[in-house]
Amino acid sequence: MQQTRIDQGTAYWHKFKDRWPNIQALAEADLSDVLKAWQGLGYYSRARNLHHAANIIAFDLDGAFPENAETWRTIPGVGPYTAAAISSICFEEVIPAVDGNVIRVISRFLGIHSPIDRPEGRQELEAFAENWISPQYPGDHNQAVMELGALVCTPRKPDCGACPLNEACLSRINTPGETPEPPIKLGKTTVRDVVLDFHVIVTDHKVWMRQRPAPGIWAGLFEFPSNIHPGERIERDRRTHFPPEPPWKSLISLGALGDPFHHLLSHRKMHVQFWLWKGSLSQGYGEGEWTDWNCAEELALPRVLERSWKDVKNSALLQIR
DNA sequence: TATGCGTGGGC
DNA sequence: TGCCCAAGCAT
Repeated sequence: MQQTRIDQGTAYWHKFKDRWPNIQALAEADLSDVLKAWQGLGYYSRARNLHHAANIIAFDLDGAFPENAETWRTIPGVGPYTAAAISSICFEEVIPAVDGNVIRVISRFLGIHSPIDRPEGRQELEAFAENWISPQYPGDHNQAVMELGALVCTPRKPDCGACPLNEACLSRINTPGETPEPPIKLGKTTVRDVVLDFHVIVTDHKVWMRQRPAPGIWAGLFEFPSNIHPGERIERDRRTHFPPEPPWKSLISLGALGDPFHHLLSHRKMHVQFWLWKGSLSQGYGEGEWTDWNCAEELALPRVLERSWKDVKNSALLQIR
């Protein structure tokens, strides 16, 4: 659930636990099935890392989970926070787990006004966390601070009256009754406009699907062949850019689906448009393969395709006749 | 060190 | 509509 709300991830967690109840089962699963189960949750490298990690633990480590943060850090997808959280909570290692909640709690308590995404602010924060961690109950301490941040010391309008730290909290003292200024972040992610063209290549019964390469957006997920390029305007002559060569047959109007719509990512504003092409079963169209529509629905798809799938399919089947 | 990586909720 | 943020990590 890295960078993901518990509310958003909990249903997925139950689904994973039911389907793959232990590390061996997850290790032996097909990656495509894991990705399909992850569909819609985002940050899909986490699914690949989880599967990879399960294999390392099940086979390389003979099913023995690491028991300290240093070893956990060698597992793919496990960074400083996750290693510290697991090791302190499961094995009572005395190491602070610093997530977004903890950053907010400590930066407010200390009144840190230097940006917490810079070395100075970060160092100040880490130093305090190291001193603060309870040697007796490191796991409980870490969970308590995280819960404090999640339930009381919230990003907006924290409930300072309910906070056990309010007496000494510099941020509360300096800005009573308001949303505290810390944490200060410098690096704001810029949202860039990109144009995303999906090329829906169909025959009477099949559609050409490809798996997206790693690294990059939606790596490992499936899609209609696509182009992503900078900008926000759909150029009139886009069809001359794609496909680059025959054997492309003809372009068919998708009607309303031809109108671009917006799909938002944290760092991109995508202007999405579908293009429908009539293909031939005897031809290939680059990476990918001919797929039955109902089989394609079993593949892991990015949200933008999950949402538009029915409209695209219906329109394609209608137009192709 | 800076950037890429998804999606959804709240305001 | 726009912005912030969420049990961060890899490169």
